[in-house]
Amino acid sequence: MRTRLLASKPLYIQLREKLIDRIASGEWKGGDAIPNEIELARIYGLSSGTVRKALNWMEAAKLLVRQQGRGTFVCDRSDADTAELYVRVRAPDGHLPKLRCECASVEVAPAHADERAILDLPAGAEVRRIRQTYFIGDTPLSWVRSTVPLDLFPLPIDEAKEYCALPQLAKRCGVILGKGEERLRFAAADAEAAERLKCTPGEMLATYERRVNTIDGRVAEWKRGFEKLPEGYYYSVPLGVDTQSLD
Amino acid sequence: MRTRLLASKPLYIQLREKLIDRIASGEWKGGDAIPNEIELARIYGLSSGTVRKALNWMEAAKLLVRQQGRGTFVCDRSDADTAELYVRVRAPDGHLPKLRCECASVEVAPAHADERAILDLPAGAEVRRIRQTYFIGDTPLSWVRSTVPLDLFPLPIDEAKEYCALPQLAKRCGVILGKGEERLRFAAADAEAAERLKCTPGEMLATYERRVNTIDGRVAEWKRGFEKLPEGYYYSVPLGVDTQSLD
DNA sequence: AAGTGGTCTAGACCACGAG
DNA sequence: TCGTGGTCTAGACCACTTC
Repeated sequence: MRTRLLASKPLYIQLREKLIDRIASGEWKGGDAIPNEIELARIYGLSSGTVRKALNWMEAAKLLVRQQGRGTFVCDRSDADTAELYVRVRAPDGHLPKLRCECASVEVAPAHADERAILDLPAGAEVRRIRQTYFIGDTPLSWVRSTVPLDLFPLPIDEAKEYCALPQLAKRCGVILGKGEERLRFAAADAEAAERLKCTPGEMLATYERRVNTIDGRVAEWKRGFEKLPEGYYYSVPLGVDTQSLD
Repeated sequence: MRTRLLASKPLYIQLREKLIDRIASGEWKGGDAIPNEIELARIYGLSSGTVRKALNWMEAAKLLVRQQGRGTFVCDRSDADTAELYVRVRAPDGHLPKLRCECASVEVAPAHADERAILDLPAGAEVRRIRQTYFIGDTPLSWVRSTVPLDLFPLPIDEAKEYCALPQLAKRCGVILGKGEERLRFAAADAEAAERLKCTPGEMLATYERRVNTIDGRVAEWKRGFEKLPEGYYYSVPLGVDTQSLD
């Protein structure tokens, strides 16, 4: 009967966008149980099959966890499991190292041409630029410059300094992160990197350029810098297709 | 009616395993159209919903491509699109570079203790060990040692020399590759690597250790070696969850 | 026992591609 | 026009968790 596909998008996509909004807005927080399938179907006037399709997608996207017999729960998008997806450095034991961050500078300014191109921003858009050093304990790990669109993360500068890790910042600002890419290579440290990372200028370090998108396809962050891995640390790079997470 | 879940596995998993077998065995080759949903449902005595669930999983796993109005087609698991998933090196233009391989040695032998542990093999199992150099044009890129379980890839040594890239070898032997992990770091070149890669011993190079599983969870390859990226080349590391491939 | 998600069915109808 | 996959429905029944 009711097949008003006139809104052009499939109903299961419209539904998941509504549910994502309810998570992004903070109405549903990490750990909360959401209404069951039948209830959601009644609320939104859909069949349970359509609801299920939306929920399964959100589970694969790590926005929800479903447990037979218990219910459907919202994932905390700033916990270690999520952060792990956006930081590839691993300690010798295979775990994500505990990182500490020192913010060297924060500024808000109109985006440069390169920033507008990479972040896909219109002329006149503003960005926030942060320079920061990450530490493992007291050992400097990396020295990076990060640029984010101000409209996605509209925080006062003082508060922005507090959020060094992107997943935390995104949670604070109601942004859901999606896919990203990190381009990793080796290069000689420049003078500034050498000073920050306590090494000699010209020493070969890892260097990366990273872009992370929001779940709806905007570019949320452009970050680049040098990284000096401690002995035994490595980058964990996934290969192939992860078919475990798809049933 | 017919709910013999007694075989313990859900029907859609049983079905996809049967379909994967028909691809792995070579019955269905890359580019072939497979029977449509309704036909598969009739053949296997299932509802079309169950068939669809199996096919959608296989599409997400990049075993099939489905096109509305045309049909369902088998992916070539040795083409560039697939190889891209198992090699992270990219040329400055963002594309997978064309690699050439020279095989330095091949041997078949009982697995050492470390190989049995990593490849998850029983005592007495045999492996094939290959040492090879990869080139981009005439420039040496990497020097690696690879170990594979012989029972997965039972080729005579002469033929084994011909298959340097894992996706090609897997296709030849009816093995479907799944997920893997590459551990990447920097280290000083040892004497052998320096000779093969035409650099000085002690020079800092990338070094990696890579494991790739089959789609049903066996370990298909353990590979490790040194890599010297040409200027402008980089490693492309995926971040976050790819939600594009899930509808 | 009650409530949840997981599996499976048997359809209807729509959108797309090819002849 | 026909055949394909894509969307959506309205159930039945099973497996698991909790009380």
